[in-house]
Amino acid sequence: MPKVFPGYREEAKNRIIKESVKFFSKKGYHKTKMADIATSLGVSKGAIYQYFGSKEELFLEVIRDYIKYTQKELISFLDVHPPQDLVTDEFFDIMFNLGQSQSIESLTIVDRLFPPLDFNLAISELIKSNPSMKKEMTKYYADSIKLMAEYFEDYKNKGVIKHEVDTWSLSIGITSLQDGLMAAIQMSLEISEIRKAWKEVTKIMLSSVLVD
Amino acid sequence: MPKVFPGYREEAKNRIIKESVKFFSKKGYHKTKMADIATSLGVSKGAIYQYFGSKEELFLEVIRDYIKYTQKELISFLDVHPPQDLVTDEFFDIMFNLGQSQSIESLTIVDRLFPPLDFNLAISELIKSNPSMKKEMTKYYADSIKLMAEYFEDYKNKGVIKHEVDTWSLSIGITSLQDGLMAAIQMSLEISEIRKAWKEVTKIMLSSVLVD
Amino acid sequence: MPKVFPGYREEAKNRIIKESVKFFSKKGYHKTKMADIATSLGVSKGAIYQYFGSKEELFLEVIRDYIKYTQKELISFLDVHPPQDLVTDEFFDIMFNLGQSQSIESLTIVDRLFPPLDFNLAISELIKSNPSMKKEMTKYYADSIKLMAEYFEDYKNKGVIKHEVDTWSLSIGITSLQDGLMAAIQMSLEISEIRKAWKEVTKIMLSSVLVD
Amino acid sequence: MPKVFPGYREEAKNRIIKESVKFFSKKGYHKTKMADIATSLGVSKGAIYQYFGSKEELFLEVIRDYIKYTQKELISFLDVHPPQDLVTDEFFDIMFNLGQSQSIESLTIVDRLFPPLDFNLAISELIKSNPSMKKEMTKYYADSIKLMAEYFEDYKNKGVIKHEVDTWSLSIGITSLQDGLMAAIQMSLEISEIRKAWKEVTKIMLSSVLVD
DNA sequence: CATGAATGAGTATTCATTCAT
DNA sequence: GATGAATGAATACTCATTCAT
Repeated sequence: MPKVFPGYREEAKNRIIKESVKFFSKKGYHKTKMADIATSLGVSKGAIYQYFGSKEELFLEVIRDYIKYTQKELISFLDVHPPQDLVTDEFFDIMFNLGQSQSIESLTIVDRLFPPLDFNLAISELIKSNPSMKKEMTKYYADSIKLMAEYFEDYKNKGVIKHEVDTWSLSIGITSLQDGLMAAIQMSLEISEIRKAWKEVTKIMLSSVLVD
Repeated sequence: MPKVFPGYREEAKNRIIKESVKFFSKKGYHKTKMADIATSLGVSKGAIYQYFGSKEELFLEVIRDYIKYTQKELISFLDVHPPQDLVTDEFFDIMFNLGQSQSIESLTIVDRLFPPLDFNLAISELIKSNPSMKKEMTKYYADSIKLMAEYFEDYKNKGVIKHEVDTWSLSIGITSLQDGLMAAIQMSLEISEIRKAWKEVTKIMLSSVLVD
Repeated sequence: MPKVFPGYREEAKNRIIKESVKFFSKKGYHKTKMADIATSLGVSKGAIYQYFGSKEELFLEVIRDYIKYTQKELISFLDVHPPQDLVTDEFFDIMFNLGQSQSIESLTIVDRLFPPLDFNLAISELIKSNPSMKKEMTKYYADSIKLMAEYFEDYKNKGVIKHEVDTWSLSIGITSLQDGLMAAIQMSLEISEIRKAWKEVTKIMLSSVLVD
Repeated sequence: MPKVFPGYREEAKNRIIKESVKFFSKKGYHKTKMADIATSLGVSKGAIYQYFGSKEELFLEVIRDYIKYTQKELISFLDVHPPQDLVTDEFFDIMFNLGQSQSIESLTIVDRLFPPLDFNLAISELIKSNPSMKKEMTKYYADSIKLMAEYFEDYKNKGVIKHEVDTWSLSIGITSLQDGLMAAIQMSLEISEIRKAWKEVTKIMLSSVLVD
């Protein structure tokens, strides 16, 4: 096919990414075969290589896309919600890419636009041997911590959070709690239990952190 | 190496496990080659197969050993320490297998008996395709949650923890926080920052959870 | 590029050939990709296939063109020069497609119209599996030998070359010397050394071959 | 199989090299498949990779072996023969690895221990993209030139070769003549013709170069 | 028990070529 | 004529596992 239409390439890349994320999150990096993805897309392996130089590069793009999406959602949420709302279902769903909270339990995770791909888990191995990927992920991670720390700092200045609170540590704590709960999903803990734990723990934390 | 005497087999297995854990935690499961382990031990690949039926089985044993060791340390700690002590350096070091807290920053992680092998990360992929392994890990995970929940429950009965606290969720929260901070190590966050975050967050939580 | 006018096709083919020879001589047959040539020409791969049925055919045309060009130059030279002139710079430059002898050392070989493509080297592998190509090349090679042999024979009749000289062997010798020196270029021998060796050796040979 | 016997590894490598040279010289580098070699040896592909890290490395070893063998033969010859003997059948056979001169015409080239693998042809392409290989080959080439130049220089001092002869150029000339004739074999020229040309041309050259 | 040579199934990747637009 | 997306056959290479000695 010829010059199809402007932006076709971008769209094609996107289609591949969206398909790949399912496999990577469901089967992991190594168990996912390029052939699987290709077949599932109804194209040849070669077609994928037209858009991504290697399996690793494809995976990297998947991760980037996932990060971008998640971070964007996080930012929009924080933009209009005070810390008190961290304990809501809405925030929990954003964190775990669960979408509309009411129906989530009935969905197969991998069928969703972005399954809660625990990218920390998935990239752990690649990171160990790919310095540039490690650097990129590390930067993203640090950015996320900073983003939330600034959010807390902001509310400290507004007098919502107690002035003696170490917002940097708080940010690391919240982020780690989130990552750890993501791992709990892998460990087959019920999502309802996880959701409950999240709400309980953040409620406890907020009660100590918020003014009054 | 002596050849035959009672317990030789056990000892040999142990040597292999101790060597393997270094590779698995440093390079991950797939990047670790049986040949590497064998060479590093100064034996042949065949020798390892005399003790472990497969790479996967070896890995499983490594994980089991790791879990056993970590859980034992956790139990001993909880056995004699009240919840207030969760905020101490000693507990942090046990959790992350960091050993003597005073000198830890100067040690290369992988040189330690048990590097903070984030088994959650390491097994994530294998778990996805190995049902029996998944079951075993899931059980261990649930046991850990339960262990700590009972500990909290116990202190609730002693009147140390407020009676309205959901100890099950608290346990999930503490465990997830720990797992998430483990991931933060992979993300190159400074151990000193992680330690500080841990202490800060647990302090906050405890202040809400403990009576008075 | 104009699209349609008489001779356009020929011109287009020519442009492709001229671009291809650079790649084939610089990178060899296998390392040269159709995509490289297309990109370098600023056209699509498909465009090349409009003029050449396959990569091999293109290569064949490149070789033919190269041969034709070189042989033509050789013939014009021999047409007006006696054997004594074989030792001149001019002849050396023709042989190695070096063009203007005075400035050659400062030119990048591949930037020239015809880089000294050692076609013996370049086609060696293809020849082994392509009978028709082998036949064609073999014919060309034999023709070249014959051409020069007749030239020597002619001068033998003119009394310039001693009558006992085996002109056929002499022709093979001169041709082989040329091919071998071409290989020496590949082996990074300095062109100045090669030029000197050529002049020295032909001088020696001529002194024995020429009458007086 | 276990520690078979001392030196087994060396012997195995050698077997592989001897088998590979047949394929590389008969079919060229790219047309030769690892599977072909393995099958021909009656082993698995994996077995070859136990001894050679890659196809390219195997090829490199083949070339090295060839060079070592050829250069050794050349040295022994030059060691005991004066320049006059360059015109003999014996030298021709050594140069082209033709072995016993009497029976050579009846042998299939590739069945011989060392077919006249024209390594200049075979490595030409690889050399273009493998700098370390290029360096090694270039060094070998330069060494060969030097070796012969010193030989001529030696005989110049002995008063056998005229003192005005440029022995360096002479060495380049002889070597190139040899390489060019090797190419002539590829071009299907009769070995008898090539042999005749060699003898004729060297005779001519020597008559000018030798004292008297 | 130990060795390490051999196996072979498994896969990412390349690239000349085609053809719908 | 030109484009470039898609194809798919072809192959080098890996490495856990086996087993003869």
